[in-house]
Amino acid sequence: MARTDTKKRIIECGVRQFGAHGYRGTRLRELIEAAGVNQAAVNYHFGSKEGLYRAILQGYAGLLTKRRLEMLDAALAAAAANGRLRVEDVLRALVEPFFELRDSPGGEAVGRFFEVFVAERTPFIQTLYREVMKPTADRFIAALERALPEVPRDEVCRAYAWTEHLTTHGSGDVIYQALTNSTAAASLEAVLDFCVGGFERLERRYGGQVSRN
Amino acid sequence: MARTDTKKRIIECGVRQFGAHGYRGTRLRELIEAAGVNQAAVNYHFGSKEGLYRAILQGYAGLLTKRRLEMLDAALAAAAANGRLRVEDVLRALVEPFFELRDSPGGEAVGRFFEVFVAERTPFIQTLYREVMKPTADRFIAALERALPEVPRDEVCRAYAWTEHLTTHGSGDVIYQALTNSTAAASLEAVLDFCVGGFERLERRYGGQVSRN
DNA sequence: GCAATTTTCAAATGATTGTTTGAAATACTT
DNA sequence: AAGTATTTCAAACAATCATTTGAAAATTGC
Repeated sequence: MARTDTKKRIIECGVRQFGAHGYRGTRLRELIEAAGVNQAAVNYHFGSKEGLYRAILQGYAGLLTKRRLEMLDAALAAAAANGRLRVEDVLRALVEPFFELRDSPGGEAVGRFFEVFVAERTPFIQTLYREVMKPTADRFIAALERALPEVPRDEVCRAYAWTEHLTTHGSGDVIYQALTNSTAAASLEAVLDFCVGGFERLERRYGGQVSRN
Repeated sequence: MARTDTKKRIIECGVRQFGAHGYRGTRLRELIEAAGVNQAAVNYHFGSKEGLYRAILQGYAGLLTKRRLEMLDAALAAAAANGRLRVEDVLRALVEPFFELRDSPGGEAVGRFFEVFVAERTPFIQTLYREVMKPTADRFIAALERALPEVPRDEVCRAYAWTEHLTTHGSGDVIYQALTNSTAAASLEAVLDFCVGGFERLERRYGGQVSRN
């Protein structure tokens, strides 16, 4: 092993490059130059560009989903102990870990990586989402269905998708940037508030009582 | 003029291709083959790939923003006549025209085109949004600020961006598709409800009374 | 310290991309 | 109908991209 940190350097630069330009827009040559490694290093260590992307996603998604499920289980346990399950607690378990990750040292680039990840459309990314993210999403959907028994499953799925989307999507999108000339990230409370509000309306529409906090 | 519909055919196939694969992912060769025109036709009629994309966006965005501003002006006029401006009316003026367009004959592809448009990240798309969409967005922001005088401008911008995003983004995103194996588009009411709910929470947070309908 | 394995390196490969070219065909003008 | 302008066409161009190659270097195991 000439240098033990080659893989790590590729991953670190990969997060930044994929987060800045997306999967398709990322040029391996640029990534390689930024990382200061050889042309062939990516293919040697990760097999292919897809392999590198998969490795990066799996790594950080692991951290994210672990924390998310911890918080979800805590919310479910609390609900089992003292009454009903609040939508806000479920949503917080979804949203907060992302902000924890993003606000941790070096997490900004990771945040942007996820941001761009959920905006991609290639079949490869689609497959990857199903593999890596969907199992956790399914658990959240189940919890939300329990909290909102009167709301049709499809509506719950949609509102969940929007919440996860707005969470990870942050403020990197074309619209907010164009309006404010800012890339400032949204706050945890802003996202949570907006989405809880959305779920409240859903609940109201289908006749359930609102789970206010 | 050998064939008067060459431009039209290119545009029609362009909407579909860009909507399916995004700007970067669209291969001019594929587009050309689908349209049944010659290799050089795109560059001859539109100058470049960017020129084609710009032409398509400008065309459909024109239809969209015209209708949006009509509805916004109607809401403002109604508010001037009979009291206060309701957030829901402003948001409806933003959301409904998109659904009108998408549900019109051949509009499905246009909907997907916009969907992918707002998810793109290249500087070119960023510029295009500023040119084509931002003037209208600014008018909506101004109206929302008037309806929500106690909410900081930045929060209004963010909530607006989320609303426009969820509207155009529809259900094409990775998350919803993975959860439901469906590409079924969200309904107007679902989007509007969710976003009005989000704005309600915003209003409540900053101490304003809620503009319920 | 020697052999085997792993990692690095510079260069080349093969495929794909948007775009250009110059001639042929078609439409328009008078 | 002749001449001009416009549009189409097949082919090639030039640039970019991920990936492969095979030898050199470094590390590890014994």
